[in-house]
This record gives sequence, C-alpha cells and structure tokens, in this order.
Amino acid sequence: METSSTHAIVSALTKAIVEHRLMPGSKLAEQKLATHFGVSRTLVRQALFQLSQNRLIRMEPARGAFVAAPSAAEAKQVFAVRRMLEVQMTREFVRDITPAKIRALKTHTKQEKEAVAQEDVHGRTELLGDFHVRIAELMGNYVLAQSLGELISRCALITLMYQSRHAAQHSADEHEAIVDAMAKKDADLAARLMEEHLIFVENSLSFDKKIPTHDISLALS
Amino acid sequence: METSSTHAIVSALTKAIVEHRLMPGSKLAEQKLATHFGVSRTLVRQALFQLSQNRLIRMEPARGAFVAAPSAAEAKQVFAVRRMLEVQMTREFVRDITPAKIRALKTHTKQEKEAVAQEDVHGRTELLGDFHVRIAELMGNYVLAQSLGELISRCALITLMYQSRHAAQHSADEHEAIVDAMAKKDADLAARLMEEHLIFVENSLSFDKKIPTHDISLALS
DNA sequence: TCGACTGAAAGTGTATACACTTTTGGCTTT
DNA sequence: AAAGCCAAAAGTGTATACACTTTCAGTCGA
Repeated sequence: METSSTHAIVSALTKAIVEHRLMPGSKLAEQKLATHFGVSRTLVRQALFQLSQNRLIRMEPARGAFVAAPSAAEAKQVFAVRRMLEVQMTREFVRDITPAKIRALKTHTKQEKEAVAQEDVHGRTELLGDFHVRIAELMGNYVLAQSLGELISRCALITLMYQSRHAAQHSADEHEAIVDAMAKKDADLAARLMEEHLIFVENSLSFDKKIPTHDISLALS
Repeated sequence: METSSTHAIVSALTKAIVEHRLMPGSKLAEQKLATHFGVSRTLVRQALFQLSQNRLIRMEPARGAFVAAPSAAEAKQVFAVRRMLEVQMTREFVRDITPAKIRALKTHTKQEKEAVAQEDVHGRTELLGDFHVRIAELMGNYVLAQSLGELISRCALITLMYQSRHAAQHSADEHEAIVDAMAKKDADLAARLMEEHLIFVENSLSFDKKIPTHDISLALS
C-alpha cells in the first residue's frame, strides 16, 4: 500500500492550507479535487481522511470536507501543548548539545533572516516553523519531530502571525537569542526564552480575519 | 462524511492491537477484515489508513497492512516525548488544581487498585493508561488529551509492561503517590514522581517476546 | 534433493457505479 | 415581495469491478 499519489495530494493541500491559499471554511469538493489532480475520487478521499486526522480539515457527514477553522479555545490548547513540549525539549537539547548542532541551528537562523530580509513570505513562514522541528531532529527524536510538525501546521492554520514583516523579524530574533543561550549551555535561559517566544507567537494570534477562498483550482495551481 | 462504520472498525482493531490480541507483525488482510465486519473493502481500507497514521499498523506497497512492531529506538523516542509532555503537564495541573479534580483522580486510582486486585487485566491496562489522559482532560486541554492518548496507545503496543500483576500494582501505587503530591500542591514533587514513574514504565519494556497471532477472526471475535 | 521456473490463486490499488443526501433554483402561494 | 415547496442537479457514502502485483504450490531440470 502507501501510494505516493495520495501523499502528493496531501502535501499539496497541506501546503495550500498552511499558506492560507485555501482559507478556513472553504469547501473541498471531491470531484473538483479529483479532476484537478487527475485521479479518481478514491484517492482524493484517502487524502481528505488523512488531512482530517491532522485536523487541517473538518469532515461533516454527507456534507463534505472543509478547511478547518479552529476556535480560539483550541488554538490556546495547541499552544499550551507546544509550550509543554518545547520548553522541556530545549532543556534536553542543551544537555546533549554539540558544536555541530549549534552550527546547524545557526545556519538555520541565518536562512530565516535572509528570507525575512528578502520579504520571501512563503520561505520565511516555512523556515520559522521548521526551526522548532529542526531542534527535535537534531536530538534524533523523530517521533517528537513529527508530533511537533503536526502541531505547528495546526498553528499555522489559525495564525497569521508571520504575515507581518515585523512579527517575522521578531520571531527570527528570538530564535537567534535561543540559539545563543543554547551555545552557552544555559539550559534555564534557553528554556525560558523558548517559553517567552511561544507566548509571544500565541499572543500575535488574530481571529478576526476571514476571507474565504472558494476557488480551489486557483488556490492550488 | 465521517462514517461511524469506519470508526467502529478502527476502535475494534485498536483495542485488539493494544491488548495484544493481534500481535506485532500479524497481517491484516482487507478482504478478511471486510468479511468479518460485514462491510466492503472500501471501509476497511479507510480504517487501515487511519491506523497507519496512528502508527499502530504499517502499510507496505502492494503487500498490505501489518500490525506495527516498533523498534526499541522508536519506543525510547515515544517515551521521551511522553516525559517532556507529562512532566510539564503535571506542573501546570497543580497550578490550577481544585478539590473536585483531586477527587476525580482519587476515584480513578481507586478503580485502578480494584482492577489490579481483581486480576482484571484488560480493565487495569486501560485504566492505567487512562490515568494520564484523565489529567489532561481535567485540565480542559483536549488537544493534549488526544495527543497523549495516541502516544500511550503506541506505548501499549510495544510494551507488555502491565502484564505482570506486580508491575501493574507498582504503577497504581505510583499514580497514587502522584495524586497525593498534587493534593499537597507540591508541583515539584508531583512532577518528579511523574518523571520517575515514566522512567520506571519505560524500563519495564521488553523487546524479546514475539508470538504472532495470525488468526484475525479469533483475535477479534 | 534442491533450486529455479511457472501459472494459478490471493491480494492490493484505482476507477467506476449506484444509492442516498444535501443543495439549488425556480415556481407557487400568500 | 417574501416564504415555502418541489424537482433537478450536485455531492457524498459504500460496493463492486478490474488491472496489476505478490504469493505459493507444483513441476521441471540439474
């Protein structure tokens, strides 16, 4: 099993949703998606099921699939989980840190700054999210990396936090400060900075904008 | 969408896998499952896809689905994530604790002890896992509760930790000690006990036993 | 006797068919 | 003109069909 067609559809839709090309509430009609991707509804349905498990879409009986629009309460819960996970992760990362790992993170933050400077909105959004996943990967804990990745996707869906250049710059700076604390092997400081960073990101949530895109083909092309 | 037939199949298979009625490596043939549940392969496939996302089964292209047999490395990663999450969860739980929540947990540990005393293997396994999820639910964080639930299912798949009456008794005792520390609002102690508890459980992992059950109907009936 | 071929059986992967539900647009009625 | 109603269109839910891959038993050859 494990067809790669389905995976391609999931990836394309995930990207579109996370990048807000498909807005929360948009309907995802199976036949339209099937035609767009050149496959049958069967594969589209598999992809939609997968996305609904990741909470990126919501499926209503006999009504179809819609891009999820998480409530403020749910957003707070997701961020609370991220804080629990990432504060401890930061501590444990510092415990087994190596020069190579520090270099890897510094390379990453450098890329972030470049993306911010160049107004590369797509690139920077992805990089800023990946920073957190990257730490998990460098620890060698891929279970953690995957779980975090899902939580972060869910966050990206509900926040427009990185939309403003200013917020992105702020996040990139905080990432840099975290890496500096890590390099000094100051676990307490790094953990505290990580917590404050996540609180900052959470506070930049905005729940008021809703401009649904209904044109699936446009959003995916 | 969101058929309840599929959900019933997922639940039945999850239960069978977690309870080790279906052993790691067992093949899950679609037509056999379809016949067993009285549905078409379509619904079975949906259920299998869902289970593969939860990492309870593994799907190989054109070869089919098999009950997952996580490696020792993966098991360690899962437990590492649980520790990160639950130690912090314990702290935050104590912060907003109420008498009602303490009562709820005490009721739970009481049930655990009864199940242990009565040698109710199924009941105690479920209760011992649910203790951790219960804390998340009492915090009102259902995102956390769901994530933890998945991690715990994955643990149950790879451990036979609760199989021995002794280990179960030990876990139940540790749960009680954690609740006592929580009741005293001693967050540090509760968090430390939770960490030690998870380390104990992890250390009681056993990777040597493998007695595959291939008879699906028998395991599910 | 053992290993390599072969063809049938079993099983997976995708598409399609069809029943049933929701949606929609126009028509009637007030 | 607005609200309600009905039929057609669109869409979802499940089953089935069929092509292709893997598995396996039996046979042949060394």
